[in-house]
Amino acid sequence: MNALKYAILGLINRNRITGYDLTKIFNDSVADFWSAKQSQIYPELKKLVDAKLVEYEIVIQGEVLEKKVYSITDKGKEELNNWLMQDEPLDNTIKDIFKLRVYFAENLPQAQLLAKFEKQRIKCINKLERYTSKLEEYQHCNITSEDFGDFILLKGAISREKAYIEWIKDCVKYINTK
Amino acid sequence: MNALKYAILGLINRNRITGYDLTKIFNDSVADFWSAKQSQIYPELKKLVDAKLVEYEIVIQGEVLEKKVYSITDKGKEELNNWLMQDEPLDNTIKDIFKLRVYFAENLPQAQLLAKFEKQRIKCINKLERYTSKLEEYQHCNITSEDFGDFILLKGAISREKAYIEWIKDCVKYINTK
DNA sequence: CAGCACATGTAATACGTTACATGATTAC
DNA sequence: GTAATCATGTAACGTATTACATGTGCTG
Repeated sequence: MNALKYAILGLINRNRITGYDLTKIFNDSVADFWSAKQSQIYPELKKLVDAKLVEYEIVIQGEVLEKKVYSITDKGKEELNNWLMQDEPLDNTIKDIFKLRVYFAENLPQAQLLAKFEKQRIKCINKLERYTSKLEEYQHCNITSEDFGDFILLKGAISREKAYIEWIKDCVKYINTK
Repeated sequence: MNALKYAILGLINRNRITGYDLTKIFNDSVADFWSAKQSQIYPELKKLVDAKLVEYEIVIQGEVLEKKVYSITDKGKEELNNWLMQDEPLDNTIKDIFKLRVYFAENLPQAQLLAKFEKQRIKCINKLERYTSKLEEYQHCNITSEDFGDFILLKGAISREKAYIEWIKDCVKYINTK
């Protein structure tokens, strides 16, 4: 399947870009639904070049620093579009270490369990706040704008986070009414 | 970190169990928030035995078939409890292949994009229905009951699935009103 | 007696993280 | 001139999936 390959291909398709900048994107804007480290990105770029899906131009930064600016080839565009249209079964496991812990923490003292949920709630609220403040930048987006993808994905993240917070509230309620 | 280690330890702590039955649990009841294949489970069980966190008794099934029934040791209980109390930063990437695709599918023909969302919506609704019908079994749970963990985790899955479906509706709306 | 579920393992490969390694450029 | 950022790569290790490999027990 190799999703990373297509994630990189998709990003290069948007704009000519270096490996370094790809790395930043995987840590920043795209990080909510995909991520990758440098040590995965550089080898994957090499594979993409070998497969002639992307090509690069060496650009001199300053006096001597060589950077490779990647761009997509026609073959790359074709393969990206094929992948975009593919359909897949839903992933039925979304690993969540907090959920794993509370699953086993059932017979913990009630106060400790509540404290655990409260800590998690705070974290989620902070995350939600970061998302909502980021959303303000996208207020006037529409489908043709370049940022439509970013916009709806941010919406998705907010929706998910809110649901998680509601779930935590529910859990606390269940624990308390016992 | 080795979450699998503690997932297995936690399950063995609940009940004496074989590797085979652990495998089933990771594919069934626990699958929504954690999973593992047989090929991870058996080696992990061996490590747990070596670390004296679990021990096993050989039980004869039928005439000759030997099965290993694992149970947790005191040392195992201690290590499990330590782990349960540990705190961790939120995982900021929840990989989602559908989201990755729609992120790049922005400049796809509108009809195809809508079809993609509709397909996903159907899948999510089916999943949600499986969850809700499963929930009926747990209607009268309370914190002391053995199934409290299963109950709240199922609640979490339902909450997440509903949010996802709402998000899809939102996206469709945004695409259409453009 | 056939087919499915029970039962336990290993091998090869793929995917992901942490750490190592090096050097240039820019902004203060 | 020094610290942060830009820039590219590799090595070692940890985690996860697919496939291989084998045999017993139970139900119809």
